[in-house]
Amino acid sequence: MAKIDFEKALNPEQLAAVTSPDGPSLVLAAAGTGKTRTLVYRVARLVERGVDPGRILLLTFTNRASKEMLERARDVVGDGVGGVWGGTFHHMANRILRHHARAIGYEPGFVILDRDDSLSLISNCVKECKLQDKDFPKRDVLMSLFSSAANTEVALPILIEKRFGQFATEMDKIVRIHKMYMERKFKLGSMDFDDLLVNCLKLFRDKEETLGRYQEQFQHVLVDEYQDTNTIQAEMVDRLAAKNRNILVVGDDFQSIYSWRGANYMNIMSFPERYPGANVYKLETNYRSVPEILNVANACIAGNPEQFQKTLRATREAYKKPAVAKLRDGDEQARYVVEHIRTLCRSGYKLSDIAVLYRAHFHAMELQIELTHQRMAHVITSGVRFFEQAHIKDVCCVLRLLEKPTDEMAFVRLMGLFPGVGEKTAEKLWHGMGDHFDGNDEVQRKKLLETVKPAARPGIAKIMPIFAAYREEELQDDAGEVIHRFTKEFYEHYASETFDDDERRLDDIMELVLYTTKFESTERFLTDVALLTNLDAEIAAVDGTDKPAIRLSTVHQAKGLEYPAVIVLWATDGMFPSSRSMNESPQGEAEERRLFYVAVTRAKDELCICVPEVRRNRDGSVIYCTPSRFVEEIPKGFVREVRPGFI
DNA sequence: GTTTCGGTTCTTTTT
DNA sequence: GAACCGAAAC
Repeated sequence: MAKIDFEKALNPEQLAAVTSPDGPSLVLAAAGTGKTRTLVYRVARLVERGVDPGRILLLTFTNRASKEMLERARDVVGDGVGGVWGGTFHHMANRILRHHARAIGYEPGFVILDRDDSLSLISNCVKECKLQDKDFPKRDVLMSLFSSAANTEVALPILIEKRFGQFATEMDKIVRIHKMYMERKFKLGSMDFDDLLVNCLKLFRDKEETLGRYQEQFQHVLVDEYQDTNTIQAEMVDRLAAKNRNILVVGDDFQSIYSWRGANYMNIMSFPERYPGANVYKLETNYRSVPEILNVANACIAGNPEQFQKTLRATREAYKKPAVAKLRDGDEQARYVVEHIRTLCRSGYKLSDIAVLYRAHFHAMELQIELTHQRMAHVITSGVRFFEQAHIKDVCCVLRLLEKPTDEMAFVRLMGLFPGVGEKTAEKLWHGMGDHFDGNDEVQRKKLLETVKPAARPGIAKIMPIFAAYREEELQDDAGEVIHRFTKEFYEHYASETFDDDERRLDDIMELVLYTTKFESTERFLTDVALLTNLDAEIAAVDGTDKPAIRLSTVHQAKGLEYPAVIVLWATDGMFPSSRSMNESPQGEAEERRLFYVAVTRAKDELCICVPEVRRNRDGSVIYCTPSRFVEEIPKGFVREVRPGFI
């Protein structure tokens, strides 16, 4: 392997960070300054210096980021990087907990509850306590309270008192539900997303010898997007690195946009104090955007004076000022965006060079309709994740049950698919079967068929052979075949009667079948799938088959990405910044401003910010919108105003 | 007692 | 579009 020429590949700022000596290092990397490149070359550097790749831990915020970094590192140093532990915090926690579940009282086969599972479990608790009055907090609210408590390590009553005073009167009941939810989860042998982190940290705190083993294993710990770590994640990393102290974290406090999930950018601000003598590097040379875009970015972040001040230094040549388009309403905005995209394409941009970003999914509603109408190819990184869609979860139930006969949630969901069976009937069936259903057991299969209502019997009879075949035909490690049979025998018909878009859903299922081939076992498939998001699946599943299309995405999901042309929708007060987050916490505005900064800094050449004047309600009434304060803050000379004047 | 269906309401951000 | 509610249907 040729020696890597670090001096040639990196600028002096990046080179300093990449060649940082052992010990703690903090890299403050502003947007577009080659943060990923720096991490990639840091990994390459370590491997080149003879560090065993299996002893490097690279923690990232998304699976996508992890995949990208490891691929790029492979291009630089070769296949040696294969052994690097890379992934999200949740992934690492999952992987570790599968080995040590017993040490903290769980079975290694624990199930991961996704958002829907957690919500329905909470609903059950609320119903059982007969607390579903109108003024009792809804399950979504309860879940975010519980999640907040878990991720910030604040006891629920204190959290309610301090940050959710509006629920103070219901405090005791909320605490009761919470306790019940925790017990239920545990009894089901399951963990929600937060439990993965909480329990992994618990393991590190309580089991010294286990922690010691991982401290020994991970000679070097690298963390990406460090500004978005929460208290638990920061402590996990601190503990892992406590022995070798070879920790390098990369982040940008300007891009901290996850505080609502417990992220605390004090983690990055206080890093130098927690690690005295840490080397601190700043990356401020921006390679991504034209100077006009950087002017706008610098101007808008200046509204947050309390942050670490950094200035983006441009390297690209002057091009043209970003546009602010004043539109009448959402419909005109949609037509204008389509028109603008056509113009961009005429001047040489491809559809895949263009991204439309917005604060919340529903902001893109009119545009979605218009794009479909105009037959313009577009991809939405949608709000519903691939693996959380009803049809995907439905077909996975069979596998869940086969792998874990005590998975009550899977059983109830599966039975609910058959006519005449709802939640109550399914639960009764479950208890009747002795709180477990082993599809490999012929006696159990017969019993189920006999107890079930006549209406459901033919359907269930059709799928029983699949359960039987699991062991008999050795389908244990062929998740795809099980799903395929289930679909052919039953789900195809069910879908055609239940959904009006059944064809699309069946296509999804076929894609899922293909996707299962990536996993060596059904167990691995099921546990990994729970931690995959849409984006990750999309990229992993259909590599290469993507047609050129415009990308529609929330700003959150566009984090870490860049596009030659970016269009921002609904830059009006109340929409972006979102009135909700402005009301929710005093720091709301600062975080919204950082979010706006993230949106602006995704653009390389072309940036267009849309500002509609009115919002229409369903009933036809209109709300007048003030342009976003973030747009008003930009000095007038930095942008050019456009008024398309459609009819 | 349950399920199903039709009407109504409101949409933040995600591992 | 999906979650919730109430009323009809089984």
